[in-house]
Amino acid sequence: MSKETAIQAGTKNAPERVADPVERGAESSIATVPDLTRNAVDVLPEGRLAEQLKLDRPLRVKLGIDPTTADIHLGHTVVLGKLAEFQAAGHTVVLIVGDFTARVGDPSGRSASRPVPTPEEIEANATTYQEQAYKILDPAKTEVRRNGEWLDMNLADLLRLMGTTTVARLLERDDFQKRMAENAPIAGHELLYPLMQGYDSVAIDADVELGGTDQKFNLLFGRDVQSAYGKPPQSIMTLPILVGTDGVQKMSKSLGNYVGVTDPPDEMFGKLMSIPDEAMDEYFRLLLPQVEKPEAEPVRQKRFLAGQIVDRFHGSGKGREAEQAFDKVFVQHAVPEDIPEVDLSDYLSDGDGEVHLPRLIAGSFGMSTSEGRRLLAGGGVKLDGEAVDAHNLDVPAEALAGRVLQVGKRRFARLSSLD
RNA sequence: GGGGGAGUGUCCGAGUGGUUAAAGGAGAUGGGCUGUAAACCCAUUGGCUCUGCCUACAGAGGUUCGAAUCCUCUCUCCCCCA
Repeated sequence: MSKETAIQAGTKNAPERVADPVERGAESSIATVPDLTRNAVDVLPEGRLAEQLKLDRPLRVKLGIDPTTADIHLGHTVVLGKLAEFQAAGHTVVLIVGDFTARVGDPSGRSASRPVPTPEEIEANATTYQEQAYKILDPAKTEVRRNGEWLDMNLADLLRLMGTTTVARLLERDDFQKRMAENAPIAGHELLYPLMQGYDSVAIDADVELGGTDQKFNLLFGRDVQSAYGKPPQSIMTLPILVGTDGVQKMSKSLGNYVGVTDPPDEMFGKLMSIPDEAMDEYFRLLLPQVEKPEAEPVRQKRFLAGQIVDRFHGSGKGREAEQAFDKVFVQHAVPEDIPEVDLSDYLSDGDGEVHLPRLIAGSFGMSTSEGRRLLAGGGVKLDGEAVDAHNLDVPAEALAGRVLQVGKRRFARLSSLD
């Protein structure tokens, strides 16, 4: 989306935003305060949000996202879900796509500067990100803006922005304190991050800004920036950071412990089944606020959780299907329905009509032949469910044609028949 | 501008001339057990045409029979002083 269309989209939506709360009436807005703060960790300053909700106008509720990765995962949906609640209460969500802030990289929770994505990556990510966010948000009540619109400023404007604070204030944040203690580098431009994010709030007249608990500093900092520009400071709300499927670290793509909202149903179900029992309560509370955790044995509860979440992102009934597919593979140890087919002829050694198994495994599952060899030696490779004898690395193609090659519990490939 | 310190495999981290593809740990993967949970046990964890070969300790040269370990230059990072 270009700058122009982004602005138009916002303008076009304006009448709907205004109409909603008028119909709802002031009392209902006040009544929604406890709901809106549910699961929140910090709602600051104390009592400010309640006052704002009495204003009887749609609040402009901001969320900034940096398109540094393409996919939204369940961790992001905690905050997005909260935004959706604001929308349901008649407020406007302003989604800031941080095409400019992505060039800096949010220092929050980072022990090192992060690599800067290329403009092309940022652009591609921004597009998919927005699409995926609409799985949760109501597009009609969402205003999407790129912060490059206003952050691509001249030096005079930047100097004014920087003059609104002090270096000491910028260094106060925990992340920087830690890095300094560890003698880790802090890049100069990282200092600017909170200023840039704060200026976003100035530019879009934010009333409320949401974020994860790791965003607390940035969110509060935005209030000061707004004040410096003569705007009423926003209130802030932080929400818990969802733990990843390992149950230990926060969910993140780079840690590989995430469940993407666009993950196929079977995969989503499987990943959710692998979370530790201790993480279940949190998953129920943060991801399915409207659903009761059933009284049952842990496996049942987890199956229910996984099914509900699949339903939420793929449509009602998909959770049940995913559960059936799951049972088929992991309980009945059957071969799943859709598995990739591998063309055996690609692996025929010249002349003798034999196939070098390590190479076949490597090619079929994207690993090195050495790794394939090791798996073979470790008894992790099966053909039609039977463990493969590791002594014969070269096997006649006829012995493989049409059979199902399996590595571990969950990687399958169907071998083509010979023509 | 001056002085000091550091760059080792996915990550952390030993190793200061000779069985070092590189201790140990984490993570990951495979096997056992199981609820694709946890815990626990075992194995593997650079690549390959694999009883061997190749490539590796920031990069490039050099010394040596032999270097991650010594020397030179380069790059990157951190700290202190100014």
